[in-house]
Amino acid sequence: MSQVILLSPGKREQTKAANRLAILDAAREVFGEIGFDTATVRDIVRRSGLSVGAFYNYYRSKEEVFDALADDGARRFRPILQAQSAKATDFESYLRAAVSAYFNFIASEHENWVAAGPESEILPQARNTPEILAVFEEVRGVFATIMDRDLSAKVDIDFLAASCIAVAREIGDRMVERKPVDVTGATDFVVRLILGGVPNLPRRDS
Amino acid sequence: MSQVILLSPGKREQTKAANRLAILDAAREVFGEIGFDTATVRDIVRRSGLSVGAFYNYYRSKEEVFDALADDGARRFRPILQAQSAKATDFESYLRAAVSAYFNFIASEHENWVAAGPESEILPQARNTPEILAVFEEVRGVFATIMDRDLSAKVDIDFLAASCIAVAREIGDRMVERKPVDVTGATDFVVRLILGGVPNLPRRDS
Amino acid sequence: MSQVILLSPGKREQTKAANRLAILDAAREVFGEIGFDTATVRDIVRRSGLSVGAFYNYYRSKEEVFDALADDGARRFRPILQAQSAKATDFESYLRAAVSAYFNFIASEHENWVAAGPESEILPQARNTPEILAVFEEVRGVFATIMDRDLSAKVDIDFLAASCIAVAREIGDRMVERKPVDVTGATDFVVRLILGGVPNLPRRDS
Amino acid sequence: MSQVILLSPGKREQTKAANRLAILDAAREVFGEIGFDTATVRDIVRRSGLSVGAFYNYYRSKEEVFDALADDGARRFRPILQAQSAKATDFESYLRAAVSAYFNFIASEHENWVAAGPESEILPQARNTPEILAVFEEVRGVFATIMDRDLSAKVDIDFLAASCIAVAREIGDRMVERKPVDVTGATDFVVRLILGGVPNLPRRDS
DNA sequence: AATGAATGAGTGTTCATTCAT
DNA sequence: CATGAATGAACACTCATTCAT
Repeated sequence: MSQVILLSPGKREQTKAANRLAILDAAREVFGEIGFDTATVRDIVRRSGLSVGAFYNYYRSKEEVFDALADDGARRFRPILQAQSAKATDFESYLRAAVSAYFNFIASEHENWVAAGPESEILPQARNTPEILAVFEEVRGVFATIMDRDLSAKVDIDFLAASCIAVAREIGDRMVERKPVDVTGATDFVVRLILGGVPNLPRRDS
Repeated sequence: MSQVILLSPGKREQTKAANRLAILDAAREVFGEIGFDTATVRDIVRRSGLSVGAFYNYYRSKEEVFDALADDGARRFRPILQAQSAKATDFESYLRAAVSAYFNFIASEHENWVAAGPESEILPQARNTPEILAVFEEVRGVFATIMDRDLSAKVDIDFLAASCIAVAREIGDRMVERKPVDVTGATDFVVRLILGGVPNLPRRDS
Repeated sequence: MSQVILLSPGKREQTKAANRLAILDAAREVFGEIGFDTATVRDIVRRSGLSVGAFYNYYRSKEEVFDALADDGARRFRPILQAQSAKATDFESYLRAAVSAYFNFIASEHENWVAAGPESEILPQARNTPEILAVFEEVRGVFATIMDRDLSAKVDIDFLAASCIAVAREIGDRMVERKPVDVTGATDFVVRLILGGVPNLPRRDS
Repeated sequence: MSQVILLSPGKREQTKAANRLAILDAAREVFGEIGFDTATVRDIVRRSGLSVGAFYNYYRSKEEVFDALADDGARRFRPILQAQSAKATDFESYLRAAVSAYFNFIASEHENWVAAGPESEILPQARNTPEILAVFEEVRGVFATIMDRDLSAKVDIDFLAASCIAVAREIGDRMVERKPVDVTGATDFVVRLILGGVPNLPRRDS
């Protein structure tokens, strides 16, 4: 008893792309849920629905998927960030544009993660998804450039950029955990804190 | 024929304490460099100069060393933080006291890490040493309490506390990488940023 | 361009079955020679000619192989025993049928063991192969039932059943060591001893 | 602070003997409870109240204690068996004397084991205590001699001796598990079974 | 290309034995 | 001799990667 499977050529390319995506999606979920180190290739393979062999047809190692994920995330976020930033003229608008773009990005990305399942207690490292990390680098670069132009060497640009990233990252993480996700409010909080400190923060009620 | 047994009580206990410390130090370094998951017991053992068996004489598992590390760090930092915070009367002095205490703590701790060796390229997760993490929790609690009293429910306490931690963490990390380590300057930067935002930041000369 | 995949279903399955058997055989030999506790997975693996990983592809633990062995042995012996016993009408024929079935079983099984190798000095525990143990339980149950019916509560059924098993076990072990293996003679010895004691034993010539 | 311990010379020899015994006792219990393979030197040491080092002062390995245990048991049982057997004149009295001696021996030995604790579910191998094994060899030899004299070469001496040992061993094990332990009854059962088979067995009631 | 069984280096951990005190 | 910490070979088991089918 033998089995014959015929694959039309067009279908073939389609399958290849689909498999690549399936692996990437599965990896994103798994890494997000249990972290890169804990995750095994079998975990990814199992979730992707493919075979172990297929995995290695597309990626040479676990690390390579990790990197691909970072590239992928960065690739999608970069144009968004640049589009937003292009419109900005001064530091405040740059800041607001970047933070807003970042928050919108992670808000939409977050929905993918949630599909993970109910047990996804979201470990600490869960948010160090490679794409997120890549995004940070991107944002850091843009921030440094902008601040360097506007504020010149008068303030500690490196510290300031780092602080902005840190705050955005932290508030971003918390934002997506709150229901409903309030991108505008979070953006406002970050921008006001950076620009004017505690006294400048939005007040609730009178 | 009679027998005389002399037990010099100091020597043995001394070695034991030294070994405990050696394991803790080795673990701190290894965890710091390559992360808890990636680190193997053999890595720790190799660096400590002891044997695998010795490791298990002192700690029952890799997790137990991790916990010991966290406990240790928290135990040493907590009193420092509390002492500093006790003197503070308003939000600013609380903030400055806490940040200063934290920066002084990690500055002195940092010297231990540097012993790591030349290959210590210091990976991103390098600073997620358990003790640091524990310290963050401590600081977060203190911050929340203070801000709740001073600023009441008018601002988003959760976001603000998280932002303070994030900034302190980030700047702390960068501070110890700069030579010479400038605790006062870093503290000033953080406090001013939180209290008054970018316009309030210290300027370098005119 | 189209693709043809031929899956010859037999070959793979064949190898898998052969490997399962190889592990079982190796385990039977190793357990038989040095006992379950002393035997290591590597011992089994080494003898089976497979790799450690392959072992765990087929069985989840050393215990699982042990159980599989017991199940296997019991599964093969149970129908033989039952077939033989079904024909019996009184105690003597029951006894003879069971002992004969058991002796025939271990006589044929014994050939598998001999393949072990020259160093197989056959330690005392050598015959406590799980399947043998399982068989004993089976036989014990059958014996108890039969004796309870025929002899009612007049004799100590528990002691008697245990004695029968013990004798059959012991004589069975010795029988397979003698060349040539004499199943009929051994069966006769056991049945006569149980039914009539020493005076009833078969005499060698005058 | 230092400590001085004075040991009088007489005491010394006493201690040595006591330690040897303590190790032997502890080992007997531990082997009886969890088996030779599972038992660790530390288990024995812990129960003996001595130190690991002391253990190796008296015995060179775990195996050596095991052997010493066998020697010890055999040494204590041999004179008992010989005394009993010396009085016997024919096969029956020999048999009865030996079985009775053996049953009395294990009955008294059993009390030591029971002290083990409540969790001592008594594993299968628990009865393969080395001394028991050694005793079997002793008994086997005596039996062979006796039977050879009385029954000459007419019956299969080897099979018969083995059967007697097997029955005595099995019934002995079961005897000590029953409460109250009935040495006379068990002896009677074995002797009657061997001498006259099932029809010769003691009947309960009418 | 797809498959999934095979591989074996590597992991955390145990434990018989040694040896400085 | 007693002590108990030190040692490291060995164990059961995992998993990234390979390769015959």
